[in-house]
Amino acid sequence: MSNSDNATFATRILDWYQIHGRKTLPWQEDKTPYRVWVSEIMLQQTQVATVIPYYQRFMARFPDVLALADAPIDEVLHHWTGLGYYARARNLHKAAQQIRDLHGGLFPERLDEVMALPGIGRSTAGAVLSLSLGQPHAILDGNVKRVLTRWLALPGWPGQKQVENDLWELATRLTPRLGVAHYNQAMMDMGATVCTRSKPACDRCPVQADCQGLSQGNPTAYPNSKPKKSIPARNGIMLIIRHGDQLLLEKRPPQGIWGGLYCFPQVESLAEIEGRLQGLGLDETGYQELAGFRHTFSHFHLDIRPLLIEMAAPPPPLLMEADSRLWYNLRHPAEVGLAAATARLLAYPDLQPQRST
DNA sequence: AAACCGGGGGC
DNA sequence: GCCCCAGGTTT
Repeated sequence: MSNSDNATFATRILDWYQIHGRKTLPWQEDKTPYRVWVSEIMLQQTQVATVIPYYQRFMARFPDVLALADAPIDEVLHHWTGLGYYARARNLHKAAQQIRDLHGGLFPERLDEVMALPGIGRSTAGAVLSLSLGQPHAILDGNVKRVLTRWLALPGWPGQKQVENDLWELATRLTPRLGVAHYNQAMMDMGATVCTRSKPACDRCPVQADCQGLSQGNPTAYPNSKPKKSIPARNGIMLIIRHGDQLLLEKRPPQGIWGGLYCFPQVESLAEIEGRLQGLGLDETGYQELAGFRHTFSHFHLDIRPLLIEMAAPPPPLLMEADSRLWYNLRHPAEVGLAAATARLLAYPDLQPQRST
């Protein structure tokens, strides 16, 4: 009976590691928690080949956790230049200082203590302690998630709480207590070199014999992709305040949507209208609802309800003393930036200038 | 341009 | 505690 048919999952992974796993990367020599930690943080964001020279320079300058903790942050960032994600370098530095100040300069060796350090979550903590010290913790990075979801054809996508919980439980159950360092390294290597995102080499996979994703015919369906971000919808009531040919526009604050562009005064609910008009120095009057439409941003829909409010009396003369407001004259349009939705409303037939005479 | 990704952080 | 995003790169 062939080994690949009914040996345990871990056994097959470990056998594969003996032949195909990487064993001579810089952070695989002298495997201290500190050295493994730095490598894991770098590898979260960058491929192995790119990381190697950065890692070697970093280790030459900051050979241990105290050297890192005592270094100026600017120098740490300098050694990170080109890797990007500088928040991770800052967390690395901050964590080193916590180790210096709270752990006597010795890298903590309990999972909860390691997870308490900035920039280290459950997976990274498990990787550091298993790879460097052989502690039997599971890991669950993107590579492991891909291998496991394909092997069992697990529905759902990482990010769903239930899926995350199931994957952690599965990873924990499959992780062997003996040989955990090689097993975890092998799972990451598998994901990086065999069970890849778009072109998995299933013919070279040690668990192909009982891979559910493969037997279903398309392992790349796993992990299921997150459905097109069903973006939320918000409501926006646009107050089209008209006096003759003039319409009141407001300049939006510089940050946020439509930053610095001119828009109609906007409220979220009908109840806010009266207060808003008073804030503008106008009296409440009736309104006429115009046809609404949906305007879509990258991260939400805005369902727009335009309300036409006619000012019978002339507006207070210096309503626009705040330079953030302006009476937009339809016959002599000001040259200002208009949000797309504003421009669309300005083109409504109901709002076109009345023929004089 | 869209997916990706462990962890941070906002709510 | 849950959900969403930041931050660059890969596909």
